[in-house]
Amino acid sequence: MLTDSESPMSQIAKRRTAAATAEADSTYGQKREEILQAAARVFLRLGYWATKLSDVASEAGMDRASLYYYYGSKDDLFHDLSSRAVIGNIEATKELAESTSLSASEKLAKAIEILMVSFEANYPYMYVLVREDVSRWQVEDRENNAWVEKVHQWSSTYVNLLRRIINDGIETDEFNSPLPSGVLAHCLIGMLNYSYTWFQPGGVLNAAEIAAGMSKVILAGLSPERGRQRHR
Amino acid sequence: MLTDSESPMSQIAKRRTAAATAEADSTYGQKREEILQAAARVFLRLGYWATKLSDVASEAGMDRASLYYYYGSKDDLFHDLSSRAVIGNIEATKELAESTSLSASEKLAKAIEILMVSFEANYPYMYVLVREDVSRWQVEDRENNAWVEKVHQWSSTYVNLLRRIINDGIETDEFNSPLPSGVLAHCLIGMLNYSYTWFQPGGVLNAAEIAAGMSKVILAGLSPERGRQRHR
DNA sequence: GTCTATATTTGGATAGAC
DNA sequence: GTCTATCCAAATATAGAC
Repeated sequence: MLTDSESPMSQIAKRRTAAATAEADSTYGQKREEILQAAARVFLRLGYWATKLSDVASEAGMDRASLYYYYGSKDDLFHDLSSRAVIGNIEATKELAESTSLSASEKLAKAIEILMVSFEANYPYMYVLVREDVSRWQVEDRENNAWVEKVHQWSSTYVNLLRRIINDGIETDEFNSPLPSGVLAHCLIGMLNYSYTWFQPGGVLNAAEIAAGMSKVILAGLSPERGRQRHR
Repeated sequence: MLTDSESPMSQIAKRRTAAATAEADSTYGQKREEILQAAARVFLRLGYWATKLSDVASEAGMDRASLYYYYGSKDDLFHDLSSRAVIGNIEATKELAESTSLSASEKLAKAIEILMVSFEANYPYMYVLVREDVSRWQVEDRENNAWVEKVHQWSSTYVNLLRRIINDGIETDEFNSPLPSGVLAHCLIGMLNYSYTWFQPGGVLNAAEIAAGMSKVILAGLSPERGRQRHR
């Protein structure tokens, strides 16, 4: 999937890298950004596999071939696009999980908010990645593909952060979960990630409001106040 | 995607339909079933787009070309496979939603159970469909493609059934939701559907146990017993 | 019924003119 | 910088021999 870095550079590749280094932030960068946003819209609508570069080109209002002056490949676009927001989310959630000043409930509510708000603020970048379930891709040239591995890392790192918050709450008897923390974490992530099928910025409710509602239901559901038995 | 039904039949197509009508349930049907199961495993592992017929062929232990004696196309396989379980679920959930003898809580818990258990019992057929998010496919030959439309129907029908159950509960003050019923329904569906990323039959917990845990959290979360404000 | 060999199509990527 | 005209690889589907 990735271009072999050892093969000799094609002409267009040379011109591309030349242009990139030459006018780092000028019109070239702007055009790249426009293309990236166009690509994001198409990827979100059709998904990675069904998206053809001709779709991206027409969305960006240019010829298919011209894309290659800005991006080296379909994957090049997709990688740029998908890593855009993820890293920030993981950092923020990690900080949260490690905090000692917040209760587990506060942490969980905040984690939910971070993700939903990020879906909104970085729309549709995060969704493009979430939708593809990339961590399951089986790539031929895996040697090149540090990228799939990276996505896999992101994914499991995030699950573990949520588990940690949940476990915190269970240990302090703040939560009473009928499910193992791993399963519960996956349930939450499903609820959040699957919002790519229905959430759009600018709707009746914004991301923060939706996140608040989700948190209310989940936290009330995990509250030990009523005598439900703990997970064995 | 679908073979144009008006184009003249190819040789292999004639032989296929002949074999199908001739020995309806004999070895031919068995072989078709074997192939279908093999395909299901591969589709689940790789997803529709990344799955090549050569993958299916080797999983089924036969040559790629031989598949065409049993199935006319990749889509043919996929359609058969994905519609297998869905219809039953919708019927069961519809019956549930229309029931007058059950409380909204009982309905919701049962609906969750129906879906999870179906994921398990029909594994991996349901997941294959869920994973693809087919309702978003944009197909060229849409005139032919009653199928995509059908999937879209299934999806929205199911959402509406869940909404109906939730609304029932809100009206009778059995539920107190901080979110509109539509959003809440999507949250539940996300939690359930996304289980294709982590649930496997034969694990520590079975589907019914997981469903029970989910229901506990959700129902406790929606319970009006503690004074939380209703959705405005 | 199965497989070899091949036709066909699609879509990513390039060269090179302008 | 952009586009026309290709090239090329991959993968679906078919013909036809056995």
